[in-house]
Amino acid sequence: MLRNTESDLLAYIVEHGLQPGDRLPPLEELSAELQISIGKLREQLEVARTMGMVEVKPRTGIRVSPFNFLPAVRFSLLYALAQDRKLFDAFSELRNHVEFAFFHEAVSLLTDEDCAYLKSLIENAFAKLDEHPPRIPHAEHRELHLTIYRRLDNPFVKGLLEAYWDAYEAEGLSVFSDYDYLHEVWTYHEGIVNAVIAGDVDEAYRLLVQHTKLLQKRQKARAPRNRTNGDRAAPEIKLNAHQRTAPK
Amino acid sequence: MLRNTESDLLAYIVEHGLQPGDRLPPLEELSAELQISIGKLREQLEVARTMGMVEVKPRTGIRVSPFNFLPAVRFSLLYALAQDRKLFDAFSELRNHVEFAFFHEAVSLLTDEDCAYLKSLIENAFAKLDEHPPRIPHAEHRELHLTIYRRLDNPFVKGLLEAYWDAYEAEGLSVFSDYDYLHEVWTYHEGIVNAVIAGDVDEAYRLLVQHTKLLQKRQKARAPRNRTNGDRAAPEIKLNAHQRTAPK
DNA sequence: ATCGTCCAAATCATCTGATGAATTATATTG
DNA sequence: CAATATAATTCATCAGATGATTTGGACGAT
Repeated sequence: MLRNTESDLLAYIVEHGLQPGDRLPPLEELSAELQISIGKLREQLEVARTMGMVEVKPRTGIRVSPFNFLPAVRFSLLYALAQDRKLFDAFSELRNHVEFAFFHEAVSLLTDEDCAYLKSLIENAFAKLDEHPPRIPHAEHRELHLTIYRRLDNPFVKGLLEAYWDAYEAEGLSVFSDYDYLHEVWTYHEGIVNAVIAGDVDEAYRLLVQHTKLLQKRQKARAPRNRTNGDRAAPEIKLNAHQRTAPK
Repeated sequence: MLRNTESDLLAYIVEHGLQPGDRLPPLEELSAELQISIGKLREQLEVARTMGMVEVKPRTGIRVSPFNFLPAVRFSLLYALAQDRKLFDAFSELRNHVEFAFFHEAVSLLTDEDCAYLKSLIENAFAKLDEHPPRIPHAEHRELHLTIYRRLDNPFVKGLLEAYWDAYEAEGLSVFSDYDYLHEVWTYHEGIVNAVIAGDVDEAYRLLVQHTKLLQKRQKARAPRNRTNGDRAAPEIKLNAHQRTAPK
């Protein structure tokens, strides 16, 4: 199975049936057992670590991690975006379709606690928007979406959805926004959650699709941004007429 | 952007704006320029190579590859399957939804040559099935599906779809089958392609969904298989009554 | 001139050994 | 008993030497 990867290290894990939490022998021992130098072993170790397959610390050694699709997707995605920003839209499109496709199943698995949590996120978000100056409820936005899909038993779907938000943040999209847009988005969120709680999943789905179109429209409209490497702008909301005339 | 990855090597590529085909300096030079040892550099190089971001050969050196989502997905997926076969169904579900979601767009981009190619695949497939003994048209199966999505300008979607087939083969699912099932599948394929050519994308979509259900049913029915590492069975079709009574 | 063969140079590939840093376990001391 | 100091384990990084591969060029034969 893993012959493809040519990784003696991963082959060792698989063939020994090591489970998450299990420890591997020290590198020196592994080197002797697998008949390859520590240097080569460390090359493979770096791959396994980058992919989130093992956790490695001095003294503690090398530990097998639970499977997670996210690191592989994120690594590839962030590199892709660094090379070509336009690819964000391509990934975004994939993510939207995946959200749509798994929405019904995901919602059907939500617990009462999940719903209560969703409601609290909405409250917090509106609270942030109503501050002076308003703050962007980005953490709540990410959390809301991921919470809806939390109970899905599909690591691949979850990995893709999580990677989207990491890319979103890496692109700096969580930083700039305008009040009207944010308010509208969160009104949709409120509607989605209310429909979910009311058991009207179809209505929730309808609102999800509409709210996604809102985002798509906005992303097409946004000017190509040019941020150099060290440039970390502080979060900021561009105020507009609506916010200024109704500040309270 | 790539600060996350902590890879000086990839940071070098990005910051120097290297494009696919461009060469990196030799490791010794890079080591001096980036102020890290060759050993550490090689650890990062192994990651970049595993992810398909660079191609590296003696004398030729290190070359930047065009972006490809497949290696990252495949690597993570194959490791996941080696740990837990049941995850194949999870990925399969994702792949099916992705195929559905992008079907209309993909079909709308197909050229006349693509359609002709699809028709030839179907001919070849039925020819293989009609041989004595029949052969499994697995290559045609893979090619048919991927061809439909070939014109999509979304590397992430394509990476996921391609990874599915690599996993399919790694799982050995391309090896065993029965004649009736294969014949039914290819009858669906024929219907899909004919509908596409006739311009009836909705009908094609309907058939695609139905044909996918066929596969799902079969995968649920299949007994958990136990194949050890070196076990490579030759392709084989289990003949059944239909095939035996109508061998010609 | 064109082709093929052989040789040399460039570059990656791998190993070994030495030293440093981080973390955890253990011992010590007030 | 708690806080601190010490030690042991393991990873982290580096440097250097040697081998393997691939490529490009020299050179001769046809």
